[in-house]
Amino acid sequence: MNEAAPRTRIQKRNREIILEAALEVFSAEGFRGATLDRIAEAAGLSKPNLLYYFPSKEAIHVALLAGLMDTWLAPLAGIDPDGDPVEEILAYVRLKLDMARDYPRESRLFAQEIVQGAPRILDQIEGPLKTLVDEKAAVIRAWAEAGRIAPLDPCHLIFSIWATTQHYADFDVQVRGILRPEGETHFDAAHAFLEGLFRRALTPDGPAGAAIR
Amino acid sequence: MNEAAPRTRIQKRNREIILEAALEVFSAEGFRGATLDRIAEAAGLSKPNLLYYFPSKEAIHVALLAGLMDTWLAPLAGIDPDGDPVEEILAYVRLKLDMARDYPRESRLFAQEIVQGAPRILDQIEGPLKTLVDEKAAVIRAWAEAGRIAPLDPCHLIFSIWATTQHYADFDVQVRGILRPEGETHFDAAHAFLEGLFRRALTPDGPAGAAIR
DNA sequence: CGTGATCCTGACCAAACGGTCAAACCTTTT
DNA sequence: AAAAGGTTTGACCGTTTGGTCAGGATCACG
Repeated sequence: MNEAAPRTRIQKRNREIILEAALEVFSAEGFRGATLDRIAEAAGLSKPNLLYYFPSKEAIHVALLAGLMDTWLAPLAGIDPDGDPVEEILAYVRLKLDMARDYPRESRLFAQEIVQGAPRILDQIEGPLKTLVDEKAAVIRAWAEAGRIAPLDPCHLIFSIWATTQHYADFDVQVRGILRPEGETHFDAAHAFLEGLFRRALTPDGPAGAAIR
Repeated sequence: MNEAAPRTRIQKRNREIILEAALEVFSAEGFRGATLDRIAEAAGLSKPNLLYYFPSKEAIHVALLAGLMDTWLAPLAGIDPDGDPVEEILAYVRLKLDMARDYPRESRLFAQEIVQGAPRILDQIEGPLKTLVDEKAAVIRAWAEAGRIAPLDPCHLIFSIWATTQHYADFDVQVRGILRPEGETHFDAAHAFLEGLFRRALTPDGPAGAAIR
């Protein structure tokens, strides 16, 4: 089985079915907690059939992570150096929170991988991810030095955005447990809160002595 | 084996050794990823001996989580309604970040449990944790309504503090991967950053038209 | 110092697990 | 329509895993 390129439409379809099922199971149970039997069941395929399309359990996991990385990084890549600094960063926050709401399984998959030391994607982190963060951090640093946003460390700012947004996906159970019986609207509240938090933190102080209302 | 009360000093000592080893292994590999053999090895005891002190693998996990919950909640409980609002919250942030630095295994243990749906501590979350959060949220809400801090949703503020601080423990690998080759000082930088972030976000606006420098 | 309670271990077990394989089945191509 | 290539499966295998057990070692105490 050539893993890289599907040759028939059955291959393409079943690959996708398997990855979807694997995402469901891996994100909920972790790599070790997930079993081929449960993935096969979720995919509606037999276990040997799974292993016809992927050489091993680990290969499925790696394929999932690799396929997701780009999608996951896209919002950060979208920060525009020529845009309005505060609005660009707030737009990023909004997009990242939308992803936590719309793709919680992907978020949890990454979270578990990284908590356990990222054994399968460490190179991706130290490679493409670091490169992208370095690039965008430079943009933010320039904004800060120009006084267009408050002087905050860009890397830690990015971390804080990741942390606060992904929290709503990764710690969903805790959030719901504490907010209950507040309904399904807590993502709206989170949007409003994070917008307020980061807008206040980012907006530069006026020139010394200036009146601010 | 009476699980609740150690009757001899050997019992007490070995219980602690086992829990320490279990923390090491569970936090690194997750519940399903950890094996009794690895815990036994880390504890320097035989596997049957482990099961002499705890009736099952799950019992060890539960004992760990239960024993940690109080410690984990202590900093939040320490927020003083009579203190200076901004300083009280900033002190909480500092304490929480210290815990992420000094007790990363505990943080990762909780993180993994909650990511997977908190199957073993859901009642603790919806019970004592929710109660405590509700109590402190009320304090913060009162501060906000009195105009002593900026008007931010207290629950989401607490979430954002948890998220940003625990991020440095739970996603340590990612943080190091991106900050590299920055040395071991990144917790100092994180302290400074979070202090700046939350101070800016929390400090109330001056009265309309007032000069702020 | 001996005796009962506590502590520890090697050998073992059943279930679950990831993975294999030959053979059957289905699709596409000629 | 039949060969060729792609797909699916039941049965099976070796290993790992959580857990048991009978018996031996060690400790506390009268």
